[in-house]
Amino acid sequence: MASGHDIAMALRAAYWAMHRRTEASLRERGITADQFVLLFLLTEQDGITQQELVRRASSDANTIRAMLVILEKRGLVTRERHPTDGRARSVALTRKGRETYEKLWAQSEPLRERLRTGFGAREAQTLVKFLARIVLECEDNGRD
Amino acid sequence: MASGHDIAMALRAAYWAMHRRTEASLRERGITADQFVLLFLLTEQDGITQQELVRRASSDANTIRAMLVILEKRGLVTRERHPTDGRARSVALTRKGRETYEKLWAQSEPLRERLRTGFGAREAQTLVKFLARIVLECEDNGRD
DNA sequence: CGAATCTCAGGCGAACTGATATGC
DNA sequence: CGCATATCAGTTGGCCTGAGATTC
Repeated sequence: MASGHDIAMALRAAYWAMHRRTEASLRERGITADQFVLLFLLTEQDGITQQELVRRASSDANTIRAMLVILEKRGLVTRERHPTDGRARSVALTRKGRETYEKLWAQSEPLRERLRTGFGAREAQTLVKFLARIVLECEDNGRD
Repeated sequence: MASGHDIAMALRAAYWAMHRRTEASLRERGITADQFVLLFLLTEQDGITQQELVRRASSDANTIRAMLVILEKRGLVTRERHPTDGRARSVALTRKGRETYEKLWAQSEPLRERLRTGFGAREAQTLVKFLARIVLECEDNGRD
């Protein structure tokens, strides 16, 4: 019988196993798994604000900014002032950023392949649904 | 349709949501979620070696050592030489460590309760099984 | 000898707190 | 004004590499 604690430990183990694997597959290009997530989010929607990246990456403003500064120094992203909102920054991939992303994506394909084939189509959907439920349960929709 | 990438992103979001929630519930006692995991593992089996903790916590020797040094300084654990293997350290909870652990456990009960009630018994079991499968898929049982 | 366990030095990405500037 | 977005300064815990000591 699986308790809340079992779920927590299993989730922790799974996340770190995946994280290490991802880092290993990206390491040679000097990009971390988390930076890769940012690059991915930018391929989904370019010219997004930092704040929006914070939300989509499940992170916080300071962390995202620091990461973007690193990526900017490497010439992978640009951070221009938002055209209509002077407070915001509009983040976009550079050409180099997009190329790097595509190489990284290809490099990490074997891992995604493993995850995909490890689960049937229905299982994968169930898993993603369950994980989303965990997010809901852990967010501040109630107390403690 | 859930791709390998969807699983990865969902896993990431779920882990961090849970991690933040856990940290929040333990913060007032100055113990982190990862330190709590170590304390838990020690309640499961006392007098365990550091190496064994490394395995069970899905971490590495340097990290575990550093964490144990912190816990030792706070008087929560002891690290004695292993009786039969001079290389190893035998780690155990102190009385204070056990008491602290129990308070932390109680403090984080609402979160486990949420996780438990968020899933039916069968669902919880399926989830844990799926997560374990991810660990298998990500470990070095093949290459990249 | 090689292998396992732990220790030490050091670096780093990421998460966090708290304060501040600026524009909505 | 309050609120949102971003910035800056600084701290921290955890992960990692690489080296070395000790013991099996």
